[in-house]
Amino acid sequence: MITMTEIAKLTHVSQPTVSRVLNGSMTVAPEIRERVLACAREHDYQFNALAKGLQGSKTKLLGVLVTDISNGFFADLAKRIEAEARENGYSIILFNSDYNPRNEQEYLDVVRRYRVDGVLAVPIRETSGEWREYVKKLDVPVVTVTRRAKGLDSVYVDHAQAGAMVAAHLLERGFRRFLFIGKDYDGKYVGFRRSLMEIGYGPRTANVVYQDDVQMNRALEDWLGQSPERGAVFAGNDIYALQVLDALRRLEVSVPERVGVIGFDDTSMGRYLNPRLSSVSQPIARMAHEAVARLLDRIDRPGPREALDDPLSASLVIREST
Amino acid sequence: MITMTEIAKLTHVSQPTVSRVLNGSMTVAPEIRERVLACAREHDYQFNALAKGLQGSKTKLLGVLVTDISNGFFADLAKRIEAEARENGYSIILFNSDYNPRNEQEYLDVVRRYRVDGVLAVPIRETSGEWREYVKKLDVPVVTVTRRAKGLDSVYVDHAQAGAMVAAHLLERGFRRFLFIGKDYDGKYVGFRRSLMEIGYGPRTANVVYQDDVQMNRALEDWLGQSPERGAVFAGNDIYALQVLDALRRLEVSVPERVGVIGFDDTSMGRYLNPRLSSVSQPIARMAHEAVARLLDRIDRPGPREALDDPLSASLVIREST
DNA sequence: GCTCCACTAGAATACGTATTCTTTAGATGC
DNA sequence: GCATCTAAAGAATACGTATTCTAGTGGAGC
Repeated sequence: MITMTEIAKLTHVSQPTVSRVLNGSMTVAPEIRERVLACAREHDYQFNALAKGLQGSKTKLLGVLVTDISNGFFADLAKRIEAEARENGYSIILFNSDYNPRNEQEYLDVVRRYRVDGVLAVPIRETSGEWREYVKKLDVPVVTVTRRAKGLDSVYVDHAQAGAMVAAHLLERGFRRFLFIGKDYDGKYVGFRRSLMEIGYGPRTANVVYQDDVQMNRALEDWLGQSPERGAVFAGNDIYALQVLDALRRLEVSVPERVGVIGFDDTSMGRYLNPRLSSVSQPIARMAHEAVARLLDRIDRPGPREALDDPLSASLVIREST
Repeated sequence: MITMTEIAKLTHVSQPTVSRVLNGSMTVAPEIRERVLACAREHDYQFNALAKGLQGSKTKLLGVLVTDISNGFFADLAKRIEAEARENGYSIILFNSDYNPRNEQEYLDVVRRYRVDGVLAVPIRETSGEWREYVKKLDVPVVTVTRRAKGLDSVYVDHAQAGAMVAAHLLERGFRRFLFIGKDYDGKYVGFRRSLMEIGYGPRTANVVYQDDVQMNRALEDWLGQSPERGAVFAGNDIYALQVLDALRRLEVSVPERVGVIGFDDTSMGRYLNPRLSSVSQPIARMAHEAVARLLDRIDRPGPREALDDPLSASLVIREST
């Protein structure tokens, strides 16, 4: 791998001159510029980003922290972020916390080690004050995506509002009792329940924290047995929804006649399921775009600025299952 | 962000001594070691990986190139790779080629820029001689995953064999005409067809290159109309299979009585579909493990060695759809 | 009491780049 | 024809680390 110094020797100029040519400075004689460029091309020169990052302060690296990249939603998000970053000349270091705070913590060290220019993070819990403390100590700009983190720039959809939308939709479709299934890492359930309470259906709402499908099935059966009235299940993500659909089929409960089902994230499979799955769609591309834009802005123009806290709104994709 | 030199000043020793302490060299007096360690801890020292990478030759970075991270299969693979890498003290730079050769090409520059220690790649086409040429010029160890690349270390499942397994299974279940739907980036179809040919069913096999669902639906209808005989569809991945199931439902074709369907990758949704989807399962965790192990071996003990070319075998997951 | 060795820690250097400072040569002004 | 200014390119330096080389100090051996 050829270096500037070597090119300098080959073309009988000094290394700084090579640097100037390769960085497009105009203060160098045309003939020399040509000679150097030709030599660089011939030897397929590629600058050493480590050296560049060491000397200047830009590494052109972005850290991306995600809870679970194998989750289709985050995979999609990561893809969009990677594309946006690349368009702006950045490469990304990916990290998967696997919902383990130890990993998340460990990642901050990686971020510091590589002098990453900025970080896009999906923190495990939005309220983890401890994590936020560590992040603040970092002198690297951080934008949280998908979850809100007070005091940090955050790009996220308003889960509470989404939950409320779901509630309104289900009521409008004539469902009268409700079951929420999910990990409550976010405000979906809060908004959902609050909205139902306001209209008087609060007491008829159950909440189940998903552990595994056996436990979920049992909870579902319990809930079904409690009343013959028409009800709906709000699943925290499309995978749970799929499992619910499967369980209902086995129990020979008709969807959406007797029980409605709605998912979250609007995974691509939803349009092909039987019945086609209603779901809440998050504007992934827009989130990725805004998050990266904000981060790059923080990088390019440092200095204190009010934290971004502009919740996007989700949209309902209504299909057969409700 | 504190540096060794600063710690050296604070503790009244030289920078090399700090380096020795922090790297666990034993040739330093206990009291000094204590002083330095305490100071480092107090100021939350984190080494500069760029400087380290510049001076020594190890960056502890691995490049990971993937065709489409939003595809559940690759997302899963990336997750496993990231975990394996992390366990060994490496971080990964992720790149998504999006099936675009230009991007793939561009990534090699990134790889060189950051002086990555090694690369795990899912090339777009296994046979792209051009890409292999570029890779060879790189003096970085590369292991291809999922696809075979002659002359490079490759960890992959034998798609031809998997295709043959599928053929045997479908025949055994009494299907007598066949339709393959997929991008033929790999040997699934080749093995499938060859296997059918050997038994005399070759002429009764159709092949459709997937473009979009409209085109696929038309192809499917054509194929159905050609004969009333019992047949099966072999889909290149589970998403295609899901779309096929949906189309068949709309056409009121019963599965698996009239038409069987089998997918590829054994995505987690398969167990919950209606009917539950048969599929071909690739040993993702094992692939990730072997690929990373091989790559680290190449990094730790350089020098020419015979290219790894040890195809793993896929396994059949038989469910209701066949 | 002198020599030699082992051990410890500092000095010097290299990695590849960008930048600041300095020199040189050529051009301009009078 | 001389002083001054401008442009171009080289010299020196810094970034943070690891390593190699060197110097000093104390103890062991005779």
